[in-house]
Amino acid sequence: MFKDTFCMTFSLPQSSKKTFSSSLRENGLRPTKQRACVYWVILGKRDHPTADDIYDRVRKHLPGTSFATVYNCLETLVGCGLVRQVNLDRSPTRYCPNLTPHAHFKCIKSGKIYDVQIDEDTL
Amino acid sequence: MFKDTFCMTFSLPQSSKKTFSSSLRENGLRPTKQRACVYWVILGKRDHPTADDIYDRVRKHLPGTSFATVYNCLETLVGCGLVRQVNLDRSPTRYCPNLTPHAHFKCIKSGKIYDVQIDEDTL
DNA sequence: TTGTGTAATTAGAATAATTCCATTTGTGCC
DNA sequence: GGCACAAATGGAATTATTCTAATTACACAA
Repeated sequence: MFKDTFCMTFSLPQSSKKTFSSSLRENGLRPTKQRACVYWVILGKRDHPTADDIYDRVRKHLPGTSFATVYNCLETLVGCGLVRQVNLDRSPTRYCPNLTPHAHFKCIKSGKIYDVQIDEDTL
Repeated sequence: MFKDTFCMTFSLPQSSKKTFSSSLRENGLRPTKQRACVYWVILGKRDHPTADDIYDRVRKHLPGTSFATVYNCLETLVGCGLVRQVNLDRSPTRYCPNLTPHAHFKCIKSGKIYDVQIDEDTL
C-alpha cells in the first residue's frame, strides 16, 4: 500500500526529467522508476560511481532493486546517450553524466577520477 | 633427458636476448626460459595477444607452462618495461612490444588492434 | 660436487565484475 | 478484465585474473 510512496524518495529535477523521458521514448523504451533512480543517482553525486556504488545508492530508495536491473538500466542509459561509461585499465566500469567532451584524470593514491575539460584551442 | 632440447624450440634473436637479460638483471630478476618464451612470443607476432593467446603459443614450446606463470611473466616483463599492457574497454588485457609512443586503433568489426604512430608535429 | 636459501613455477582454488536465464511483475491497449 | 510485450528479479554461470600452498630450479657457499 505504502510501497510506492515510501520507496520513491527520489525525484529528478524538472529539466533532467524531460531529457530522461524523451531520450528513452525516442528509443522506444519506457521511463521506469528503476531507470529514473539510476539516472538520478548518477546525476546526484558526480564521483564516477561503479555499478556497485550505484546499486548501493539505488537500494536506499528502491530497496528491491537487483544487480541485474542496475546493469540493465545502465546499459539502457548508456545506449540512449544519457550517461557515459568510463573504463580505465581493467578496474570496474564507472559511469559519468558529463556529456561534454572531456578527459579523465585518475589519482593513483586515492583512486579518485576527475573530469578534465578539454580546451579546444590547444588541440 | 631430451626435455630441454625438445621443448626449447624458440630462441630470442641476439639483440633482443641482450635487452631481455639485462633488463631483468637490472631489476634483480632472473632471465628464465618461461620469461624468455613469453617475451619471444610477444615479439614474434605483433597482434596484441591476450594472456590466453600467449598461453597457447607458449605451450607449443614449453608444454608444462601454467597460466599462473604466464601471468607472472607478463607482470614481470611489464614491470621491467619490456612490454606494455593495452587495455581497451573491459576486454582482456593485451600485450604489445612496441615501446615507442603510439596510439591504438581497434576495428569494431574484426576486433583487431593496430598501432598508430603518433606524429609529434601534429601535437 | 653437495647443501642451502631464495626465486620462480605450478595446479588448482578463490575472487570479482559482469552476463545469462528462467520466471515474475508491470504497463498500455483492446 | 485480459492480452501481449517490456522490464525487473534472483540466482546461476562465465571469465579474466589473482591468490595460495606446495614443488622445482638456480646461484652460491662449504
